[in-house]
Amino acid sequence: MNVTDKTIRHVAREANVSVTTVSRVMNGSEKVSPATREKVLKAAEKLHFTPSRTAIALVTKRTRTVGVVVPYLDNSIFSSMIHEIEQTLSELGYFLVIAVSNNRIEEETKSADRLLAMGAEGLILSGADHDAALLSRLGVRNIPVIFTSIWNEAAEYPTIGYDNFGLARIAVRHLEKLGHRSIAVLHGPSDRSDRTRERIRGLVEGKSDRTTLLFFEGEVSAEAGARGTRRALERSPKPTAVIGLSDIIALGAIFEANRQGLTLPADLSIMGFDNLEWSEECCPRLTTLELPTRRMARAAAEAIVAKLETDQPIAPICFDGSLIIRESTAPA
Amino acid sequence: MNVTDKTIRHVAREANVSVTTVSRVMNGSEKVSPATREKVLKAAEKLHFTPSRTAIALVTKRTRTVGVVVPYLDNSIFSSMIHEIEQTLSELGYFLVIAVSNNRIEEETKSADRLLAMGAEGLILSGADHDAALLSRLGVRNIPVIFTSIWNEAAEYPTIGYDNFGLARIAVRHLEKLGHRSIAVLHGPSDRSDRTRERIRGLVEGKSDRTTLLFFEGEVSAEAGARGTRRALERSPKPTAVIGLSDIIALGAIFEANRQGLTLPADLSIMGFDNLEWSEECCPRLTTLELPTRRMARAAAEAIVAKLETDQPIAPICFDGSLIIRESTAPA
DNA sequence: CATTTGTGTGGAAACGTTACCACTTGACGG
DNA sequence: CCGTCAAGTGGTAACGTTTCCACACAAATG
Repeated sequence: MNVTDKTIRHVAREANVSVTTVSRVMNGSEKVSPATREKVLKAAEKLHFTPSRTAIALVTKRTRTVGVVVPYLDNSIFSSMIHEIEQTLSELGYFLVIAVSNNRIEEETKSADRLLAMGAEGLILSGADHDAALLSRLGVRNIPVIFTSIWNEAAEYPTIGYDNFGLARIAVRHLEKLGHRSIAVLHGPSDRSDRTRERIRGLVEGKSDRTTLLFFEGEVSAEAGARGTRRALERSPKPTAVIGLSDIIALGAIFEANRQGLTLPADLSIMGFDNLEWSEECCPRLTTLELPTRRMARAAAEAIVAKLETDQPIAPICFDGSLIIRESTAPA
Repeated sequence: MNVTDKTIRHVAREANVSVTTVSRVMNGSEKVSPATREKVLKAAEKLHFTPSRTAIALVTKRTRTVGVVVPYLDNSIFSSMIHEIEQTLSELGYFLVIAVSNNRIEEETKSADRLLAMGAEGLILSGADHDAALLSRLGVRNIPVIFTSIWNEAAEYPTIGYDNFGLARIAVRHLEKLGHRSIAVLHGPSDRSDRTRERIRGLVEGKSDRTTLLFFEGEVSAEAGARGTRRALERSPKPTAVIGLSDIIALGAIFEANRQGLTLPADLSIMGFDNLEWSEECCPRLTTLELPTRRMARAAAEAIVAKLETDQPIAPICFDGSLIIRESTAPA
């Protein structure tokens, strides 16, 4: 990689052994006498030898790299997911390459191909909804894939995630128990995200017949949350509760409610989804659904490495999330 | 990389030409007759041939990969910076690998080494404050490095960023012009971030003698912002303004002020730093300093590629930020 | 004592490209 | 008609590892 870089051959000469032997001690493997091992280690040290990952990759046909593509990076649980994956991978001696898709199928496809081109041996994707051509390409190349942030046993690839449907149902029931019968739902682009669709389905199927849901679609941003809230409050009768299918959307709702002079949660209950870092600090503190992001991330990373190392099949896992009741929801 | 992967040799045989010729057409370079080119392209297509990046890297000693390590990913301008760098790099035919340091020198050092191990040929770091051993390692290996998010002509490596000092001075003067004389400053760990130190210095040196600054240090989070605000409001006389050296800190301040029943901005002016996506949507809309993140990111990516390609020296650049006055600041 | 079994070591062929050099054409100018 | 040149093409040695195979030698076995 560099002018000053030494190769295994330099080390071999320095230690007066064969390249084979150097290779052996560098890999800690095989039978090498302690004396020889010591000699080699000393020589390597002296020459500042670093094995060429490129050469290793070429001959072993292994890059020890996994790719993950997430819909967003900012204001989302995905950044903590990435962090956990990176940590796990690193512990296992693997590398991580990432890309963001902005929740767009075409961008995701492009990103995934890019990650593959970078040498990713396995892919962790979000949701189960992907470009068919991409999936078939992954299939023929026999690339291990895991779908995360979702739970769907019928998906083309194993899912390691959580039950968006069930969680959303918990959310709507919480609101119903408080007496809310007219609820505004603020969500991101549903056609681009099966996670969102699942949540919406959970809301719809989880609610009782007496409850009315009003849907407002926008981006996953505070701005969209504010706008959705504005539109919701123009309706009559006004909804008594708002649920943002992302905390950042809920935050926008809080901003807008504040701006309209409402008293929270008395005038309007607001719920989020994600339990982001600031959610607890919010005013009012945000009632939300905690997602098992870290556990999920770790499990996914471990599973894909296991698949890569020993080719053992990836077992789908569904982690539990939980309702966190705080101050932003109150009786209707 | 895969069982089904074809090599350049397969293509050569299929097209009935030499590997050299295939190589030439794959690189679009050199003289190849249109007929031959066509033949080769067709063969490559037919065999689903993808050149092995690993092999190319081995022989060319080029990975076309640059690494960037950022202090944080979430709630920060860094995620948009990453996004812009990735885009630029991608346009230039380069790859990006990233790591996050949590603003810790040791973690940054580990991350940087990891990125190097992954094959990064150049590094983009945040701030100018880094582990001396790392820097010397980069020096001997002759790795191009750019420091971003800061402006410091005296730094060991070229800086492409903005003037934290000057921007902070603008901030404090804005508050002074509104009549604020007692200002609470909420900031992240200053010993771990020269960007923060620069901002603090800008505040201190920019203020007039009649103004008092109260400093509260914490993490870069809403929670820390809230706590700092709480402590600040216990002082007497109470500060009439709060400036968070990150928008997320300012957000925490807003939450806490709301919680204490203050009317914003009448009872307390609040300023941020970053102009994150939700800052405009905030209630009250947040007065903050907009940072030239995207321009900076693009410039850094372009500069490091130029350095890698043609070895032309990296010219330091200082981009302008700007004060965005919104509703969260008012006369004292 | 002859044979087998380990144990430690080295030689050299891959891995999939690029890049240097050499070669074959046919065209062109003198 | 010969020499020169350019365009197009191919042969092959790298690049830095791993891994298969072979081998030397000592210890254990019959």
